[in-house]
Amino acid sequence: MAGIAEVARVAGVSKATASRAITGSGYVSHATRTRVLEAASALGYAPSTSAVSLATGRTQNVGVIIPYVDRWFFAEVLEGIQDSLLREGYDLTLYDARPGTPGRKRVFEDFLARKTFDGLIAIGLEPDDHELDRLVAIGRPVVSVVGEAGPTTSLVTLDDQHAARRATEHLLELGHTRIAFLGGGGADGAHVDHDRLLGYHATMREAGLAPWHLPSPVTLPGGYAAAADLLGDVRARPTGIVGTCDEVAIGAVIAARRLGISVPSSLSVVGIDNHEYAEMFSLTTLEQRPQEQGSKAAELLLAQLRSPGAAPVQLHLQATLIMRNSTAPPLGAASASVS
Amino acid sequence: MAGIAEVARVAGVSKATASRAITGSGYVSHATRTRVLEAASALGYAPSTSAVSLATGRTQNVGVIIPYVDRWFFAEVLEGIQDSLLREGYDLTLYDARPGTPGRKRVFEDFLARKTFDGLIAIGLEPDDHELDRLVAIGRPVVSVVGEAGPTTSLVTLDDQHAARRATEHLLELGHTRIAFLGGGGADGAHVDHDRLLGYHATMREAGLAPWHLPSPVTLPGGYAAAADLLGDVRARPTGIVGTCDEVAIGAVIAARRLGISVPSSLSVVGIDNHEYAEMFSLTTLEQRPQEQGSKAAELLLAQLRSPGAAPVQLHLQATLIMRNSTAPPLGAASASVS
DNA sequence: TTGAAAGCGGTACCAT
DNA sequence: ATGGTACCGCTTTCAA
Repeated sequence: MAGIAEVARVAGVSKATASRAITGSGYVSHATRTRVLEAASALGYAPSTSAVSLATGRTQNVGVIIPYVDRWFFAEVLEGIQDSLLREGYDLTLYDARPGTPGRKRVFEDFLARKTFDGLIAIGLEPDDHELDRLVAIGRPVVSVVGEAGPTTSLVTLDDQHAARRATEHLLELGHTRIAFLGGGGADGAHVDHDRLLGYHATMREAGLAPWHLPSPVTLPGGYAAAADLLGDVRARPTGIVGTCDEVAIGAVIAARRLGISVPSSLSVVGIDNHEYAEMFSLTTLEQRPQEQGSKAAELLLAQLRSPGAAPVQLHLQATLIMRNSTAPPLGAASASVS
Repeated sequence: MAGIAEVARVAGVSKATASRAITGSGYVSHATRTRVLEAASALGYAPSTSAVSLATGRTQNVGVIIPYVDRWFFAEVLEGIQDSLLREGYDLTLYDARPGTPGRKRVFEDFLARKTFDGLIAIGLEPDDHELDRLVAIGRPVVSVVGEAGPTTSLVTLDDQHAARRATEHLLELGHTRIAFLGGGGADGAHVDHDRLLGYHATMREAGLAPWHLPSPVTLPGGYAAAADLLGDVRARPTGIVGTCDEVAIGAVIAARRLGISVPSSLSVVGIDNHEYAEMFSLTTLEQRPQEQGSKAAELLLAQLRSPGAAPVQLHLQATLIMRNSTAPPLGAASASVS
């Protein structure tokens, strides 16, 4: 309840001086500064954010647009963002924008227009043209996590093609030739899965091998069902599977076990993510660190807020291979090594 | 950029009238109202939230304090909250308060004091006394999801004892007598797991059976490891397991399968949650609907904001049994039925 | 039914 | 180094 006027009165100075002392801007003698600060803490003074925003034009708040909070990757990125923002004293406003929901429409039509934030972070948004227009129209800096580079926005993303390429190469190096790619290709065709599929295709083509793509929902049960289907036919079975993400890959591992196919001796499976369950399933995978991506995105945004002129930054991260025990040379192959 | 003054000018009225027309409060003739509204939409007018907040004292914003966003239950509750708030035009500010982190301290010391919200929702917070003080000191309505009832705050929670009781009873009714409880009891001793353990204990005691509690981290890998331990000893093995939550229960199912113990014929497993993976593992479970809990919490809070005098509400939800295929009578038992 | 003007709680410019 | 004061953009009495 105590306002800055009260603080000023108690400290025996003017509002102006009190403001300077508290915000730390402008000249204030050491003596008065401490006097003001003491008065403030004695009164339990906390500046009204709306008054500050109104006067300064800054909200000390960052908006985060996210399609799902209940998926591993998104939740991890969000944690990373939150962590960085908290450290810098920024609030975080969450906008849930699940594709195809009325809520998403409202976010773009109503909520963003309020501009209750100094900048935005969009996680795996994949906006359509109209949504993109709205986003740009806001006139606030935007950082994307996952996706394509725009000319005006910064970006933090995994190099998805590269990750899929490395996963595929890993199986090739072990001597596999019958390698299937599990995931994506659905109607919602996420950009991520598209890129990973591309990386797989290119790598297979370069190795002179036939690509073998099985669409699957990008979830653990989805991977399980798709893999169960795939592995059901005893004779036409791959010896290696690249999962578009760890959840799909783990689904495949579980399906294989249920069918009595032992991993890795009869079937190799590699994923992308390093999901929290990966270790438990001894899953070989290409690690990406979503929390770090989130932190990085927040830092890029805050930097942008500090120096508005600065050019946008595009960060392409490379996944690193973590070898566990879900991949091995195919049965009956001398252990091969391709440079 | 366009302010209400601009809108008023274009519509040929005063700021006051424009404000009335836009907010829908006070008398405005139908003719002028439409004129103002047209001017507003023509100019793409959006009211400045900081100005509105400063003038009205309301922020149209709800703060959500959450210890983890990357756990299923919490993420689901958050989705539910977001959904309800969005519908009512409220923003949602997220405060991450992972136990034992410096961030949590900052949330309680600095961020909450800013009062950038009209009310708070705390999900599974389990605040210590000091934190509770701070929470109350804010002077804004609070709704808790999960946990204990305070005299001043509303609450939405599952009846955890009851859920565990029902899970245990289910196994008893099938004829099991050697029933272990998996989960909780760790150092972080969450209230939830404590209550569920209590419900299990009481039910076993009433049935004249020896309780058998195995501590375990409340995660899928945690349940897996604990169950692997438990089931390793062939002779002293339970015929039924109650998991403190589905992730733990699913971990147990996976561990059993790996050990060649077939579920449900040699081992019954029941969980609590109805987690998104439950169906894939045919897990019998006691369903709670976290999204609905979140929506409900948001509605309670908004109701409280509308009528500040109203008494707090305590909602205790009952989980309902979903029978799948992870539970069956124990080997060699005539199918029993207890009324 | 409408308009004028006084705040809401700060910040920042301009003097002193 | 400090104080006076005009805003920031909107809501809300009070008078007309």
